Amino acid sequence: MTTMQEVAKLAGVSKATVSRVLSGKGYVGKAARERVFKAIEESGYRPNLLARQLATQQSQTIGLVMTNTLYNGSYFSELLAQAAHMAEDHGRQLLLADGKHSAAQEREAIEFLLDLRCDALVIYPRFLSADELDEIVMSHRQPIMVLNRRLRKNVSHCIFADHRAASQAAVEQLIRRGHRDIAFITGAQGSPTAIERLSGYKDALAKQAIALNDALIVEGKWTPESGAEAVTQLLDNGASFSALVASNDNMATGAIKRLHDAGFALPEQVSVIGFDDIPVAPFTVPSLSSVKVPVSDMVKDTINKLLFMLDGGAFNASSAFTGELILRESVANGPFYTK
Amino acid sequence: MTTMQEVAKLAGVSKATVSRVLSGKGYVGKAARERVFKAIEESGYRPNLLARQLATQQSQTIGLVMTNTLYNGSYFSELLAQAAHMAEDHGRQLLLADGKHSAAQEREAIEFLLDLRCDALVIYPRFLSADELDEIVMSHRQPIMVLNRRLRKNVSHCIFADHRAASQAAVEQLIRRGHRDIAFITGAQGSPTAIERLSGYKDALAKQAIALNDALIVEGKWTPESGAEAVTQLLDNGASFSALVASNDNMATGAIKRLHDAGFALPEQVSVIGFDDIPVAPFTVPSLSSVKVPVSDMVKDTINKLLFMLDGGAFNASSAFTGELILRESVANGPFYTK
DNA sequence: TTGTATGCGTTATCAC
DNA sequence: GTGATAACGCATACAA
Repeated sequence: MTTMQEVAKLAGVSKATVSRVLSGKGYVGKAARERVFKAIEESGYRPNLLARQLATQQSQTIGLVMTNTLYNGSYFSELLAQAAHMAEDHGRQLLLADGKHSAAQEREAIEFLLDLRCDALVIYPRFLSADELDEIVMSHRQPIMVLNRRLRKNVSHCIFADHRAASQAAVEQLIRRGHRDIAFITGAQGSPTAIERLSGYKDALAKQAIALNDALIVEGKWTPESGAEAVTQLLDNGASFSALVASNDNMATGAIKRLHDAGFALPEQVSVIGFDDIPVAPFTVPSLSSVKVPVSDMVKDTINKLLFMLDGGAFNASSAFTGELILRESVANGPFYTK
Repeated sequence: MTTMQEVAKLAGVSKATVSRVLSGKGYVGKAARERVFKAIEESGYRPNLLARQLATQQSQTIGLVMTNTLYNGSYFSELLAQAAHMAEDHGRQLLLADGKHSAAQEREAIEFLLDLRCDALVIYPRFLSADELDEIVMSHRQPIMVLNRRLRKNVSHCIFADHRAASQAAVEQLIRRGHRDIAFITGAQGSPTAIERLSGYKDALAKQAIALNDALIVEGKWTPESGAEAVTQLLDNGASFSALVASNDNMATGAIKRLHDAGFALPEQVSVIGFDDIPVAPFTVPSLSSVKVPVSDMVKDTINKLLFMLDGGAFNASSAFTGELILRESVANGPFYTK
């Protein structure tokens, strides 16, 4: 690789001058500038970003940590696309690191990006606890924002959706329509989001004084297959229900398929609500209602905060986003989107 | 940030010794080693990867360039997850850069990763031509693999699916079943993959001596909405067809919805084939047949080649992958997967 | 076994 | 305007 030194020699100037024409800072004569450009052209010179970042102490880079188990589906696509757009708009590059399958590996990914001296970090955690994340946020000088997790200490460094409230609202919607026997398919075990959505379900029942029936709650794994399997389990157990809430649209899709195959009329006999609002749903399962998490807006807000912090700003409050309840089969409710 | 120098002072040794215990290379006494570890612990030292990479001239990093317009859907998820897994298995980090929306920006993203001194690159091109890519592959010492594009000169540096052959096979399948009037929805304009799939369609018709009817070909944009719109257009034009091939499953999904709403019985009145095999399809549109591109295997092969090259190996031949034709509504064909 | 010195490719602070 | 030269933080050949 041709270096700045070689370009300098070729142009008959010093490294310093080459550096000046490249950065545009400092005075440099026209003659010299042109010779440098010519030398760069001829040599096919490319700056070494490692050296530059080492010298300048900044990388113009934003890191994103996310577990590859979350790579599936439109949720991730939307998040990543939005993050990339934001970075692009501000002349920065987005660096993605894989959080893999454990808290230790998630921490490694974070440290990797930090060791690479990213200017700022976005963490979409899957394994690390709020306390561990709090500790990480505090022990680093780089601005760090945590997505989809409620921090205890650094409340201004996180942006999360209130999955619990959204879930509760969805279930209450069903109750208001007269449903009493509402089945629930949870997300994968250990997922904080899964826990929150289940809690919202329980909240709604409790609030409306409907007894909790454990036989109506069955565990899923976020996939369509597991959704179908969950319905099979419910039916095998002889459970009876007029409504079903699945913790995401993929599972809801699988569940609807199984219900349909079992001879149920949808949504007349069973109302189904999911979460995420996947793009194909309106075309494939029109009977499915869905609670959408405004992930794009969350990411936008997240990165804006980071950029603001990089400029020396500071925040005091955190934001909570609530999903927009989308009811396709009838009149849609007014979106209750909180920020 | 605490540096290696400070750790050295804390441990009462020289930088070199600290470096040795960290890298595990070279001799170092037990006493010194322990003091260094203690110093690292106490100071919370973290190595500066920029400095390390600059010194060692290698980053243990694999770059991936992809346009964010491709971020949507399961195809990208699968690709990225597989790439991340591969990188993980070989102790390397995957760095993703956004190719954005033009050839110039795609080139910028590539140069960014190169300037960052990634050890190797995977490019999933969207805008750059085969010739431009050939030139890029040749003018850099880092091993570069191009996915989903047929290079002319560096045939051993690309892995692609034969979209054209797969498309042709799918259409021939329909013809064999007696279909003569086969409608086709293309992908977004300018997409090489879209062009290939359309060519395969034409190939099949030509081979079976069926006249090409332009009224049966309508342009889509890869989305479910555009698929539905395409069907509307076909129906409005009074086109009559017993089979429909959409250039991806998303469009097929939208198309099926529209056909269903228009009163067609599926798949009895209209057989529909798509591409990609999206995960929810078997649950939502069981009447849809699909041609799957084995993107996971392609990525695996791609990265394996890169790793081999990093070890000084060389290849002479390129690989072509053909999608596996999945026919869900009846007996599945044997997979014809070529490598 | 350990320390010294030099290089990696930039940027930036000085003099000139 | 321009050119030495000192950082930046680490690795490593060579001495000791």
